[in-house]
Amino acid sequence: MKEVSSVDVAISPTEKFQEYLTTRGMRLTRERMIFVEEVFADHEHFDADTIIERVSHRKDGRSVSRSTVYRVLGLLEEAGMIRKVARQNDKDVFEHDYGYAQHDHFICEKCGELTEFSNDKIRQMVEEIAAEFGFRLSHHRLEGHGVCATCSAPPQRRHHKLDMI
Amino acid sequence: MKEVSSVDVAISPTEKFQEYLTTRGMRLTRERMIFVEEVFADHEHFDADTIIERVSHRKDGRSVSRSTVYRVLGLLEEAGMIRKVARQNDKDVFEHDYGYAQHDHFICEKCGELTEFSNDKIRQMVEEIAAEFGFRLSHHRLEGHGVCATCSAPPQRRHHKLDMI
DNA sequence: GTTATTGCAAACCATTTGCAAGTGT
DNA sequence: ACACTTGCAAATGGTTTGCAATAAC
Repeated sequence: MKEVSSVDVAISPTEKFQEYLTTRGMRLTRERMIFVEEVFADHEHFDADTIIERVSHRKDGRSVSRSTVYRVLGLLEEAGMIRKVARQNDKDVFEHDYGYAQHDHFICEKCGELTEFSNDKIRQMVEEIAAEFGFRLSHHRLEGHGVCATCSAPPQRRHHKLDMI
Repeated sequence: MKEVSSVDVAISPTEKFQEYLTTRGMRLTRERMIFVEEVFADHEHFDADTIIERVSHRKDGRSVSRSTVYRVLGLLEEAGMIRKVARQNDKDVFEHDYGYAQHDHFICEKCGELTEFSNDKIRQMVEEIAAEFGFRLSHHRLEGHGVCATCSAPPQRRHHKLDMI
């Protein structure tokens, strides 16, 4: 039902960022290119440490400092390419907001895991309610809080050979 | 199954907290009473500083220290009476989870106005999706972002941007 | 050549914690 | 009396920032 799908993007994240920087008189540095490359390498959620880790284990020896990572995270957020989606272990968690379809989350209160889902009926329903209020909806944000399947599962019980008899 | 949307509260927040404390062998101290009194004095969202401010301007001279405020915030959260809803200005923001029905918001990007609404179908739908994922839902948070009726109306009278805390 | 940007280390700041004194039951 | 609690101050840890060196345009 709810596979969150990626969306066709006309230009690459790097180009998109380039565009943003240029209109602000800012520069596309080597560090920023590396950073964007790593951040958009997959669609996973991430925090600052994840990226810091990745930009310091590059084969090409190039790296990006901790402070620059934080600074570029801010820029990408302002550029509307990523956004803070939650807090896990006292860290800000980000996700792509560029090249990724609208989706919602379940947030596990035990392990902090984020599960994505996407549902047209909900989107449609929010639109209808908005219309009733004369509210011009641009997007919504829905978080389901609770306990994920893994964390609410009973303690793992081993299969014993006797069980099969 | 726990009923998260129940509004009819038989006992006061303080009594409810008392109940929680007792079952854990903890004590209802003067500080905790003051704290609960302040926190449940209104329905607004709040952060630690808001409460610290309030418990230090009391007419009766009683006060609650910063550390105790943080400690009791944790207890009230564990007791299921409040919950973190967001992060604003690098601070955790809480709201009541006891005595008030589940509700959602439209948030106007122009004037900042919050329009509350409540819709059973959406809650039901989120529950269904949660069930599919084996996610044990306790509550959800839904924000509709866009422009409110007043602000999207022709320039007659306009809301002014409010500072939201 | 300018001017933005980087990296380092130090600063920040909300939140947490150790500990001795204080208090509820 | 016995634990549980408080308040203070110090610690924690993610994030930010000042500044001199460096790189983009």
